[in-house]
Amino acid sequence: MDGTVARNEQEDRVLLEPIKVRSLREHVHEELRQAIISGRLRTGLKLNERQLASELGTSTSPLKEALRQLEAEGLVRTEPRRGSFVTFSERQAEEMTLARAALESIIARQAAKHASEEAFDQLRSVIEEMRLVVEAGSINELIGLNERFHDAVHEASGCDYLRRLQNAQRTYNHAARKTVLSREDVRRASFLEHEAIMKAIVTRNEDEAERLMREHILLAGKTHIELVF
Amino acid sequence: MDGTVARNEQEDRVLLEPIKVRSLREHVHEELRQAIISGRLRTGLKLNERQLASELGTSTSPLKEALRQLEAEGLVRTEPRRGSFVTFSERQAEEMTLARAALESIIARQAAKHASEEAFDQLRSVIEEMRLVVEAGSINELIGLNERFHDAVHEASGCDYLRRLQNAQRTYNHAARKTVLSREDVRRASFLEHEAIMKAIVTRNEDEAERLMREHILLAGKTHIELVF
DNA sequence: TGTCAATATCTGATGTATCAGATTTCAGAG
DNA sequence: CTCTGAAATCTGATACATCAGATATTGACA
Repeated sequence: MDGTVARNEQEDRVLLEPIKVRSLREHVHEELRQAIISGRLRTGLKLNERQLASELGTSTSPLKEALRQLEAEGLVRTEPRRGSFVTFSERQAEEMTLARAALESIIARQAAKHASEEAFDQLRSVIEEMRLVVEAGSINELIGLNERFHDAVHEASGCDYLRRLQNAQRTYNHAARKTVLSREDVRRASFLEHEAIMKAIVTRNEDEAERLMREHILLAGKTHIELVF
Repeated sequence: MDGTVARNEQEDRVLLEPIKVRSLREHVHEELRQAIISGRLRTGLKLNERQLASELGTSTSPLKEALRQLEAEGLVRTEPRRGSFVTFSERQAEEMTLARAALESIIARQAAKHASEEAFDQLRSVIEEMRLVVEAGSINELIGLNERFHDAVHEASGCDYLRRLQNAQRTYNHAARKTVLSREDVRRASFLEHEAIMKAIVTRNEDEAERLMREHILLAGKTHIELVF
């Protein structure tokens, strides 16, 4: 009996995504993050809580919580009794790339070390999809696959905490991908890099997986910064 | 005229530390972080906002903001309309070490690459103090020097964003140091590692600085987890 | 006895009032 | 004209009230 129930639950998971409530705070957080990374809110700008709250149509409570998250993510600096200020610059974008390279490459190593066969299959199948889309698909599809690939590596690594650290950068990564993958030569090169990373992981070559992932991220970061700044 | 004013302001900075106000929120944040890392608040525990607020003698507002920070740091998981839960385990401690190793080693590389001569002097002088204290000083002094060393590396790297990411882990690092440095053999070995890192940085040997820092952190992390869990 | 639904209650989410530190303004003394 | 300091004002910090979703309880019905 128990087995059946568990089975059913698992099958439901495939059909029904767990309901996720997005609180007002999360929306505010996302909105501000986007605005900072895209440059709508310039570095150094003072964020007036009341003004922002009224612009976004909320009260200051969710806004303050969102500011604390941004602060922990390093996009905002807060001085008590003085206010919060936007902190984002070319320099910081560079450092975000370094951080991402450092973390993703460690995650890739863990994936090569610990991943299950099912996780390997996931990786392989994403790469196969990519192979097709890189030739004939839209850029948005490719961006989606790109994110699925990195998610699959994360999943394979089993590193929940590291994943969460990475997640803080998700918006920036997304913005970077969008810019970088707009170039055809980058799309092709990027695919080959992904493929090589996948191969290193499924052959459990930890050193290689780490090294390739790191180079992949650093290269993408460099390209992005060149294109944007 | 302008020049003179700027000059004066800069000189003031040397004499007077800027006053830092610690808001209630920061106290709450620090308190909760400490409690989670030390194990007083167990993994999985549901954090009742009102109860915690009244225990700490505050209202729920600063508490909620502190929870958002902890969430971004990965010590707390929040499900909308359900509540916040403590997330900290041996597995997570391991991953925190991995993250720290990844970030600190990148910072060490940047330090070797970019640091000024003054920054080198700072590093050398900390190491010289350590050399004395490791033989004849108290453990607390050594912990202090340890932190000053890593701060000096951070300072030398010029990586503000990466520093801030690291800072989120500061409390955990402190706790780990306290445990690890309680052993004499570790104190001696650790000093030699620090010295080697310093030498790699001041000779601008980037690869070596990165590698040594990484090994240093991973070793310390392993020791800590063995001693605690 | 087990199921289900109505209800009570708990608790996070949000809004708003108020407090207090920081900044700005401006008048008066030197 | 410059400097000082008091008052006005701005704005972040905090407390508290209220709303609404989630959970627990209970009692009726099959």
